Amino acid sequence: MSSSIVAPTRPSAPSKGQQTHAAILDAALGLASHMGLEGLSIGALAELTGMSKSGVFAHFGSREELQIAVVREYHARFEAEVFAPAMGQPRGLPRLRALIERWLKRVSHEIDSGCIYISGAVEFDDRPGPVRDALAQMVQTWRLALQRAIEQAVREGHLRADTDVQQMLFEIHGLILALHHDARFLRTPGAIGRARAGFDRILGPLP
Amino acid sequence: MSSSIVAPTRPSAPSKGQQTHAAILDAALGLASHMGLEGLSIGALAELTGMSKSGVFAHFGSREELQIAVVREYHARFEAEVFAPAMGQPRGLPRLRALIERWLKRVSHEIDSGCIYISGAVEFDDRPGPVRDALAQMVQTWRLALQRAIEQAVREGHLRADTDVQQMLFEIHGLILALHHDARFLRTPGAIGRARAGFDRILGPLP
DNA sequence: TGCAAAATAGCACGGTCGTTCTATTTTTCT
DNA sequence: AGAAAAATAGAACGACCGTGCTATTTTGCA
Repeated sequence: MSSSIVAPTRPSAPSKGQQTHAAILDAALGLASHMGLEGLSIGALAELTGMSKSGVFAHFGSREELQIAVVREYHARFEAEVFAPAMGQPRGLPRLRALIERWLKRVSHEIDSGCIYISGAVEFDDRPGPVRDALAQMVQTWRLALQRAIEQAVREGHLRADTDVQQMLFEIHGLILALHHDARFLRTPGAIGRARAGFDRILGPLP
Repeated sequence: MSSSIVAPTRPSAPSKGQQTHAAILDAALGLASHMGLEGLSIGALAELTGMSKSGVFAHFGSREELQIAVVREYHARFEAEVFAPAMGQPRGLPRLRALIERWLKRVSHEIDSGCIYISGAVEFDDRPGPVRDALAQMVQTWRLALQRAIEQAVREGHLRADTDVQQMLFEIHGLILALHHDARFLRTPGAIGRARAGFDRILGPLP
């Protein structure tokens, strides 16, 4: 038997390096939410965390790797706050609605912090490279999760059998983008309600 | 009688200054479409136009004023290419459809040039100042034009009398944003078709 | 407790940025 | 054609950027 039996899964206390790594990443997420991934700067991050530029720099091999780390961290939080809890709901419409509702809440709660998926898509839409690739992969992952939820709802008979899944996905995504735009840029008050009304129109009348 | 009788409205030939001003602005629009308004740089613009940095700079009092000039120029072109031609259509659904179709064409034609209204909204959504103000004003102007077209369609009996105009506006805008996202960031081929299908669902079945 | 290793600081480099100031060239008008 | 005015160039500035190098401090472990 291997020695891992004693503490097989328990993660040892985070070392000092891991701690500051996490702290920097946290600050970077906040910064990127406001300034965008391109607005990330090692200097600003150093000032935010109270360390030296080279101290910050050493934790990520380059600015680009920092950006990728931010994308991944954002994805992890998104999964934990939006995807994971909704999986507790029964397959079909309930789960789909839960996914959308949590997504909506997050985007609208981000009124003063910004969704990195959305701002990143605009920043990197014609800037090839690893950051764009990471971003696109995370977006596709989330998209696939939504797609599966829609397909299950069809299979469960909660949505019409002839539902065009990709079309529904497209329209749902549009509502989220419109919500983000109106709430964050135009500061329109009723945007959340508009998005919810749109979802009801897409998913069909309320039960 | 005033001396203006001789040449009252005929614009005199553009001076050298006006010419280069226009040339710089044109290059700036192209640059901003790819790099965003924040990606605009005097140096890059100087290289593009083959002049010196200070030569470019002198035409706009500051980088900020250059950005505002770009926003205004984009607005002017948008009006000329999308709004103006659609006004030739009869009031109601035909005009509304023409507005949307031209908007759609422009955004999808911008697959490799980017819509400044959309990228600008993301870049300046929490960056107060005159650029954001100019941007917001242009967007609102366009929005109002669309709103009026919808209202006329209701008045003409082409849309249901109980149509929620703001809601329809919100959903139409969402489709455009989704189109921009999918076509430009994800490079999904069928995005235009998805947007069109969405519009048909919103505006009602085809005649 | 002491020693190796990891983490962080400090400094300097080359580069780009927007902007200013002063020449010089080019245009425009009489 | 010549003079006034406009347009452009050139060089320099201070600021910030990412990054590499070398100390120094801090941590973790035997």
